[in-house]
Amino acid sequence: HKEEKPELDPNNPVANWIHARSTRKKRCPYTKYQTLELEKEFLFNMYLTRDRRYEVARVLNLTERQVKIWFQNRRMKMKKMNKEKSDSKEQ
Amino acid sequence: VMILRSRFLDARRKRRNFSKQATEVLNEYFYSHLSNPYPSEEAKEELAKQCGITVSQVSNWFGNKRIRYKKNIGKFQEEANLYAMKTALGARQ
DNA sequence: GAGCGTCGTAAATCATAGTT
DNA sequence: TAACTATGATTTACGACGCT
Repeated sequence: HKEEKPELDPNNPVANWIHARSTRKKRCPYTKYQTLELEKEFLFNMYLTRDRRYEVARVLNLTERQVKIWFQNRRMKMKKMNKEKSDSKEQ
Repeated sequence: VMILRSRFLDARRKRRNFSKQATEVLNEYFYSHLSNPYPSEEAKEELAKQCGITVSQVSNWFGNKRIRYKKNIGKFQEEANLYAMKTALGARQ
């Protein structure tokens, strides 16, 4: 038996939707504790100082990069929530 | 206790499936732009209006559709043919 | 010019609606 | 009505690009 999977090529549109990095880290859901602590920190201030980032990362056993990105995503989430709130208010 | 509470507050997720007509409109766009199914912000707004849903919901729908289509093209073949035919017939008149 | 910002997205996962 | 599946929403992780 040979291959069967690929099915790519000529008329496979998916091939053109570039994106997708092979070196990307697999998504790893954070624990309840980690999320709760991150939320508390976010409540304290939406933007991290370098020192706070280091501390939060150390305490929660995450990398500084993960903490940085979590805050970026959290700010986007807040923005989206605010938008929904104002959109529903008008009409 | 905290854990149960946070789970409880997760009552945000109240979902309803989109109407048949809305799904129809979204699928028509998706399959007629199969080589680049990434609607612009303006296109999303137009689709949202036609479907009676929000722009965010349109984005979610396309995100889900792209990944699920890519993950199993075979499963969507029939649907793809259906919309391709529909588009072809529509273009004739 | 290293570094953090937003924006749009992929992919995995979650929660539940819908089906068998 | 208990599984099981489909589907809409949310959560991690980046690339692209901006600003300072």
